[in-house]
Amino acid sequence: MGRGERTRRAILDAGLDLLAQRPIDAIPIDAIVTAAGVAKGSFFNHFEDKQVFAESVAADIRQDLEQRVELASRNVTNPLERLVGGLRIGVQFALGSPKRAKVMLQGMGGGATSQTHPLNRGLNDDVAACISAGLLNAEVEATGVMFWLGVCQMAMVSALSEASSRAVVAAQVQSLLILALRGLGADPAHTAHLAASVAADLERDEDPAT
Amino acid sequence: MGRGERTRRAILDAGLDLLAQRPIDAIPIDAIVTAAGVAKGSFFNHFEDKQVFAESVAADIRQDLEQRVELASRNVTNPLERLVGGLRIGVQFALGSPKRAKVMLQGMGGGATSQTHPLNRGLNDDVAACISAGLLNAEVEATGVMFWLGVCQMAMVSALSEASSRAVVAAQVQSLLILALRGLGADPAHTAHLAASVAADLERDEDPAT
DNA sequence: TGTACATCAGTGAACGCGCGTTCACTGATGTAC
DNA sequence: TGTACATCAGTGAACGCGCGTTCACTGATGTAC
Repeated sequence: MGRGERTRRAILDAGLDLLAQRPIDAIPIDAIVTAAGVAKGSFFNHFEDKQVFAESVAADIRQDLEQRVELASRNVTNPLERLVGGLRIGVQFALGSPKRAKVMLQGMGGGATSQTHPLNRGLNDDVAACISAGLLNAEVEATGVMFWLGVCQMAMVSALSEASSRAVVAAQVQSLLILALRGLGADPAHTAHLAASVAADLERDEDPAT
Repeated sequence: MGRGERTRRAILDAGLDLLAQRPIDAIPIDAIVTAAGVAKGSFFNHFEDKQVFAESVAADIRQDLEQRVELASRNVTNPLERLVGGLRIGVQFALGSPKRAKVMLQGMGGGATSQTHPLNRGLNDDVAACISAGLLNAEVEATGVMFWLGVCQMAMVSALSEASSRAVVAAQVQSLLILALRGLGADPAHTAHLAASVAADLERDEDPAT
């Protein structure tokens, strides 16, 4: 990592810390560069303006999460397991990088239904594949993607709520998964197994893909 | 409505319009008072500062929604119908006052799990009542409230997504309700009936309480 | 390996304007008699 | 109903500072020979 890249990272990281606490418009650039330990001018060497900076932080987070999801679902072929695996990654992301998760969720502001988003793209495919494979009830076609996205968001929010041990989060996610998969019409035995295995992964903080 | 009250309302309403588009920190007070058609000084006659103003707008919206929910569920005793009625009110709120709904959802920023909130208070009671009455599966106790809150949010977000006719929203909410209630373990026949009746109410934009 | 030069990133003082907040004044509304 | 006075809300010019953005300069890194 060269000098420029290092400075850029320091500014992005400092911005992340602050963005986890308050919105971009409430953060002076002075606060960012002070936290990053660089001169004010450096900020404008790397980012055209404040707005571009905020988008860069968001893009950085998205890229991080997408990479994790891609890596984890690379060798999973069962589409229902891919869906559930995506949710697990989201929760692990929230547990392991709470600031990033917080900024991402804030940025979605109530509803992230951007169909163009690569994450949602895969989601669409997986839900469709679940239906063709008979893993989910066909009637979920219309709202299934939105519903699942909302469930993932709920899971991440509950993982971010302070004063929750890893075990509590695992248990909450497990029962949330049972509710959600039952709602989608998945096989009860398969559902119970998937939910339990996700909960176990979360408690161990182990990524089964590695 | 006296002179003072009228001015206050004009400022609140103008602020609402602008808050539906961008966050409070990105809105100059000049923009608010210009839109409201009052002098800048009047702003500070009614609100201590900008921060207090933003909270007043939020409180105003909350109060509005709470009142609607209270009114609609006043004569409904079946707790499951109370829950579903609350969701319907939320969607009608989003359809009828999209700006207010948008600002409210933005303000919740990813997760509104404030247990102290009066709306959530009633939710807690209703879910518990559903379980005692055997209307919902007992295992939902842990996550049922969070889940239902998330479902309400999804329904409102989908109602706010532009380029959706009232009929499309009604259909989406209907299938969302079926997913959600099945997940919670409600009786399938009762579920189908409730979902269909909510969809019908939404298409007619009729509040059955009136 | 050493020297000279070019390029690229870092620095922080300086600028200036946008915007939150104040305040002395004006006009409207309400009350007493 | 009319007049005098008190109170309360509205007004907008003025203030001043916080903060985004610029820029001339410095120091570091990379390259040519």
